[in-house]
Amino acid sequence: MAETATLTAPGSIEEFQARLVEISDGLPKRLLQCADFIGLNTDRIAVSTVAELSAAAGVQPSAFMRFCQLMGFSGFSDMQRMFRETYKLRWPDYTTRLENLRATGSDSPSALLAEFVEAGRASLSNLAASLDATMLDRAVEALVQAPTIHVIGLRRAFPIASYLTYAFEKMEIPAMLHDGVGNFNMRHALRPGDALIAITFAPYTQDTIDMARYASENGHEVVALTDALNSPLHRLGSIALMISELDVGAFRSLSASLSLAMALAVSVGTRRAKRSSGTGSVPNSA
Amino acid sequence: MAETATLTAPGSIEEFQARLVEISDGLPKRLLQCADFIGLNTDRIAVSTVAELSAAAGVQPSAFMRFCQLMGFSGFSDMQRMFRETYKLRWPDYTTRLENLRATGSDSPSALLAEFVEAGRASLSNLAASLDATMLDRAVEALVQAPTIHVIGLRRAFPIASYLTYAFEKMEIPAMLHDGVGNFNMRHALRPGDALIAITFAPYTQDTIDMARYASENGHEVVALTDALNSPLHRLGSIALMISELDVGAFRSLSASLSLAMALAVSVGTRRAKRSSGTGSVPNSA
DNA sequence: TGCACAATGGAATATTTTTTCCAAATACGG
DNA sequence: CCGTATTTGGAAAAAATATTCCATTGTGCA
Repeated sequence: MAETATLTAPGSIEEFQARLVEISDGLPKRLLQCADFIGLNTDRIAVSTVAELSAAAGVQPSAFMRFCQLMGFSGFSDMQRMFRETYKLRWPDYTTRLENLRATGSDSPSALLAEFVEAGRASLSNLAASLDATMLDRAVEALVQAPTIHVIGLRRAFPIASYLTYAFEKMEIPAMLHDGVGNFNMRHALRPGDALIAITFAPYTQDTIDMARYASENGHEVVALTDALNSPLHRLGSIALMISELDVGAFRSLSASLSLAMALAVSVGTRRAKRSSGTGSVPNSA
Repeated sequence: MAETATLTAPGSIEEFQARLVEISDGLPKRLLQCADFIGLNTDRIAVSTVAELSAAAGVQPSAFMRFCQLMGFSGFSDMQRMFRETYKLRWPDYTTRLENLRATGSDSPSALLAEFVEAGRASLSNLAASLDATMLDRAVEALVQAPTIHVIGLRRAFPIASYLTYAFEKMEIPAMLHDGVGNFNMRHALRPGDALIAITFAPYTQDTIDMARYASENGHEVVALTDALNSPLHRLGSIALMISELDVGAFRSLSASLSLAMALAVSVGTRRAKRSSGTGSVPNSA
């Protein structure tokens, strides 16, 4: 056995990869099989057993064991632990940090600000890591077709709805914000072909759900910005974009929701501009 | 125990979530703890042991076991198997995902989303690093004193103004949003002692500036959320909170502004609740 | 208050998974 | 072609993990 005794086991995926190339040189056949297989299937380590991995690599468990030790770990469990931990750090870490911030007790404005900042950052990371790109494409597609885009989002979803509407107006896209001024119900403004963007988070606002249902039942495309699988908007056969946003006390950071909303709006704007003969209507500064 | 024996175990994460809400109704304490914890930490199932999960949920392993069976699985291993199988799809971490989103073509919806996410994160980091804590304290102090808090923010600042107003309403703080409905100018609603929060970013909205000047000249405290030292709001002797927010194309990520606004609102809420005899009006969930 | 039933905790057991060990196979230099 | 050193396979031991079982606690109802 090549005596490249390493004192320190890799502590991160980067270090792991580095060590992998480092040892891959002049390895006996079976060990090389392990190295090659793991190089291509690093992600499976966290969720597999030695038996599974060694079988998939075409070697005996004991050979795989030796491979782990060559990598600098005490054994397979040791190696797996590293992968499981880095995996878990992804999202829970933020929750922990938030808890720590909270634990430091102070309700000073600066401390609160730190909490909101942290919640926002976490929500954005999570959005990037979890959003279904296909759904987003479908949503854009549906909205590009619509003569007029209707937007509804009340209470805490209202900032998102209003910013969306602002963006559409900026891009000269026909849009209508159903804000409930004067308690008029403007559902009949939905003309054939029009689409609706409905935004609501738990606890869901009844008026928004009603509007979405009405639109759906009358054959309009409904794009839903919502927070969970059990959201009522899901059951309407709408194109649902899910956002799990952290909150601080009673208030939700809207960072992720707004980012998604803006990406949606600008995408729709770009596509529509392209469609209509190329007279761009996407402003470059405002 | 409710005897909702399910013949089929969930075969996908969607089905799993659906079943989770389905059974969550009227569950005994410990089982509910499990359900709640898993609802929030579904992603950990694939890489944890029963011991770890049950400890994190604050229950005994055996209780967790019963939970798995309630979910329709034969046991924990059975449940874990499902998650491990679907695991590969969720592997990429935040950075990788972001790169992937970006790589899919520069004006694709996903690429745009990636840009908004990054702009948001950068803005938040910047805010945390650069905000003047003393100013924030002064702003809170000024607002705590005011009988009624008036809020104005038009066009792209409107989402912030409306979320602020929503927050004040939630916390039962007298507040008024000057949203310009019907083009009424409600400046005379400012009563002695009232304070104004004025929000505007370059290019500054004239109506907002006018309102701020009026308030200032009539002896009201003005808290300004704005973007630069040369903002017209600065010259009014207002308490200015500066936020430099990045934008994507024509649209500004509002993440930092909203976080600051919320920190401000909640701080004011907390302080007012304390002042008024301790009958807290800061909701803990909404 | 006492009874019946559901829920719970914790230890005992069963199962799976990891790890070690050694004999057999293979490669390599003389 | 032989002897030595290295690598390999497989099975047996050790450890970790899941699962079951049952005594105890709690709860709702008469």
